[in-house]
Amino acid sequence: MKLNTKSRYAVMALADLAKFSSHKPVSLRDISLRQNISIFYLEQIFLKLKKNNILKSVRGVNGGYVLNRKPDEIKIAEIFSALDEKVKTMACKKDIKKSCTGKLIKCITHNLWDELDIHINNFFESKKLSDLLNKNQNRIL
Amino acid sequence: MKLNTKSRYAVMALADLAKFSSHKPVSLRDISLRQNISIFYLEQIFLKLKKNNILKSVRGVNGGYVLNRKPDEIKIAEIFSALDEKVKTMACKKDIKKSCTGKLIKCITHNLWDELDIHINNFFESKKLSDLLNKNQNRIL
DNA sequence: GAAAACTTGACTAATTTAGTCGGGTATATA
DNA sequence: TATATACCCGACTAAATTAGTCAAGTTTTC
Repeated sequence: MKLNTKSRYAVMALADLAKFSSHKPVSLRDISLRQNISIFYLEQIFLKLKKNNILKSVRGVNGGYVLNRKPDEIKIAEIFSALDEKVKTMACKKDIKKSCTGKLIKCITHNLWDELDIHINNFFESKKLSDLLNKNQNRIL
Repeated sequence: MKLNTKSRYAVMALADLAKFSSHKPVSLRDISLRQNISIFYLEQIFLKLKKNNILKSVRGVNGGYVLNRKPDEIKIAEIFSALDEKVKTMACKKDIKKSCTGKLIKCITHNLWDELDIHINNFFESKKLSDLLNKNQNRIL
């Protein structure tokens, strides 16, 4: 059970953005250099974040990206959903159709997966981008 | 973010086992038929469950598998760890060595992933096999 | 007008996952 | 004691996913 790199990089890049820009746009090039992520890959990620209104772009020389809202108004859950990172620990519907009807055991476990999904989502809903920044102060590594 | 089929099947199969056997061994063949999972695949899974003392096997005709403990003594967390399903949402150590040193943003996000891991693990630790069985009663689908 | 920077879709290589298979060994029962 | 049943174990493969790259733009500022 692991996260994909896109979601991880997205959070990293947004944290970077929140930290290094108050209002000036930050270029992908800068983030790429600081965080050591390929520009091409960042482009993919930022496109999605933009489409989901998490950030906006400024074109031209000295352009770049800016957060669309304040860090304490951006939930981690939004970031993940922008990147299609679905917290659906099990592809249920297919299974139900194919073989679950009448098979009690599968249905029993469905409850578990549902609860798990809710549990994880709660976590993401409760965390905001600003939570990451604050913790920075007393972190050394 | 999804679970692999092995972990899912393992939980299903153990629920099956808990339901259909009180003390008589249940054969993989039976589980395979009831849950519609390939015997070959079940073998892989049960081998690991056995190595981790979650169940024991009885060889020969009328043999099969039996739970090694009572369902309320088997945590879901154990099942997952038996199958090497690591709740490590991010492969951290490699990243730290490669590029994290001195890069604050990555480290900021590490906190998040750590908390996430803990959160998910707490869930698995809190759930037992018996929790699944009890819910069965008032479940129709 | 040139450089910086965003926009978009298509593509590929590497990894992971799911599932299969063959050839065992052990043992209960007839 | 023969044999069918059922566990044991390692190796293998195909399919899906993921991570990452690339090309060919457009837009805007200086």
